[in-house]
Amino acid sequence: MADKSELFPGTLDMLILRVLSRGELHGWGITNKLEQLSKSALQVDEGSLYPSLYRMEEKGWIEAEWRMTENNRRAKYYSLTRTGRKQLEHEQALWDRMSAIITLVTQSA
Amino acid sequence: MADKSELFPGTLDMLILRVLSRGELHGWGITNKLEQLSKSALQVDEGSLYPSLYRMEEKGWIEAEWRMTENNRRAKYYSLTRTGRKQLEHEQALWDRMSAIITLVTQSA
DNA sequence: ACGCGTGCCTTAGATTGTCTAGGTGAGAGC
DNA sequence: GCTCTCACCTAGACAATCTAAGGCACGCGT
Repeated sequence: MADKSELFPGTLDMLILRVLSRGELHGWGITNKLEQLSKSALQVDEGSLYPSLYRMEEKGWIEAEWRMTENNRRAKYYSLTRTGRKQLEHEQALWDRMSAIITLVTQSA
Repeated sequence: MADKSELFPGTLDMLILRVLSRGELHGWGITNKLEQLSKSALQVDEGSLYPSLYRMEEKGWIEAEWRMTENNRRAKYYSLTRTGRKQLEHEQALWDRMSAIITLVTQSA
């Protein structure tokens, strides 16, 4: 319960999809990318990341392929499917809508 | 799983505290108020609302008192404690921070 | 040649918060 | 007296995250 990240449940999928939308990446790379993009504000836990990836693969939003990294290590590269791209749009819209509502309520209340 | 509310877990407490910050209200009244403030975009489930209220009462963020409503019905009026007010500030800050991060990531990714 | 740091993946449980879906009781209006 | 609405309560299912541990293999330093 530190004042670390504390991501809102449901937003991780969206962030991962978002990062993958610029190109394929392996799990560890996704973590790094998110940390970098958020200026170290986000530290995605591996115990959250991988289950999330499996869920999304099962749902067909992303697909995986084993390859070698530049460091010559085996890694599972994930990339967005067409369905995943739609899902990203959907989640993004939902997020926008919800955060607008929350802003509305917190400002008028 | 309709395209109804689908509140992000963790935000309900903040919204309730926020509504209570303008004055005491009973559970049912909180539901109405949130629905009204969000222009019907939020329909808070009673099965989420009451557990949330109990949690917060136990944590000392709010306190309850049985009274009569204008309609002559008994209702439990909740009001913010000093601790609750601080908690609201804290959660508000967290929300602002998190949504800024998400905006940052989704725009740069 | 060996150990160790690091890159990278995996997974079992606990925890937390929400939703589903039922129920209770009592005033008000017909 | 019947039904509608107000108003509260709760058990159980479910979903997503975190905790915490373990595993394998490359490459570097010595």
